[in-house]
Amino acid sequence: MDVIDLENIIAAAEQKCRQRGVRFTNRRKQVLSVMIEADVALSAYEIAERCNAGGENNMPAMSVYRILDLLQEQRFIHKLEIANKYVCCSHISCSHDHNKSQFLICGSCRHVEEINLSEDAVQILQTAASAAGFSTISPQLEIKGQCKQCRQIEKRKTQAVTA
Amino acid sequence: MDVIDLENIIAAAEQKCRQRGVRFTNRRKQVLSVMIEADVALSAYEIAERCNAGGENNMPAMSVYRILDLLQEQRFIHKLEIANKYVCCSHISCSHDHNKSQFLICGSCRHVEEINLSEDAVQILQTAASAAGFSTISPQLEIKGQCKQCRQIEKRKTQAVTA
DNA sequence: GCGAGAATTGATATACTGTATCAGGATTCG
DNA sequence: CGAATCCTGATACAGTATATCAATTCTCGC
Repeated sequence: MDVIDLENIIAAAEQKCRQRGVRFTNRRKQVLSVMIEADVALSAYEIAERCNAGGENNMPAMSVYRILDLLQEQRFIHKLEIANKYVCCSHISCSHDHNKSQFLICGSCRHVEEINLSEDAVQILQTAASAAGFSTISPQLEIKGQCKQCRQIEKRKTQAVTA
Repeated sequence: MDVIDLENIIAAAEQKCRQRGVRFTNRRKQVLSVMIEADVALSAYEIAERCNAGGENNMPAMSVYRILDLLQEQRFIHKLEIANKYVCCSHISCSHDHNKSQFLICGSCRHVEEINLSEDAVQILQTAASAAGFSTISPQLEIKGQCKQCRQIEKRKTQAVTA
């Protein structure tokens, strides 16, 4: 993550908050910065750790949860419920509202990979959900699977057993 | 849930276990029965409670977790990771292996609804996952949305604010 | 600037979900 | 029967998250 990029995204978030009448406090900036700089999904407690990493700073985990709630409301971040982790939205600095991210989550090691489904595919899911009375289906789809690495490990185990 | 149905499903599970050389102990039968009789998704602790509801029975939550693991391995139940709850597989007594269940989960109240996606839709997800190196994508898709009731509540809140 | 009221944060407690570990009991199979 | 294995009970503990209330900070009208 480039420093310039980080600053640009933070500036965009700050402006959006101002427009919406939401305070963009230092605490909130700090949490969002940590998440932008992270290239992986983080748990709330990991975020707190990283906030506290550089010195006498004191970011209680409880504050992190509150701030995460707010950042979600502002659509700056997503919660991955399957992994109990949080990721930065990749479109904070975009003006349009197209956060159609999909996440593949490994059921074994909780590794997270972001993919892009076609509009058609998302539409199919939307339609099926509407039919069941579910209206605003989350555009951040979480799909549980098994990553390449865990598959390798499992294969080796099976071979060891049958050997 | 009809009593006859319950017994039939239990019998089917018992037979599958026998075929696979897996013990179908009283504890496991008890947990599975509770889940078959429940018409909603249950948490592990709720399952323990229901097991202990009728008298001096003692089903520790830790045993429930162990038994849930086994029942998942045997494909008798599914875990809904988004809701942290467990549901019975609707195909225990089927001979074929078509557990392609999809679940809609309300992000607000955790209400769970089961739906059926077309084979095509599931195929699209499979393909996208494979492209990202995820191989055995879970056939039990969990989709987060918002149920009708929670949408109503939110609408009323918004109206109250703008009024 | 000042003070009332609202929003934010700090701090503590507590609930919920799940794993680790080890001892004791039950089952299986030779 | 007896050894090995599987299952269960029991306790401890880790991780995730919410509830609550006091203290602080901020905003906005005066």
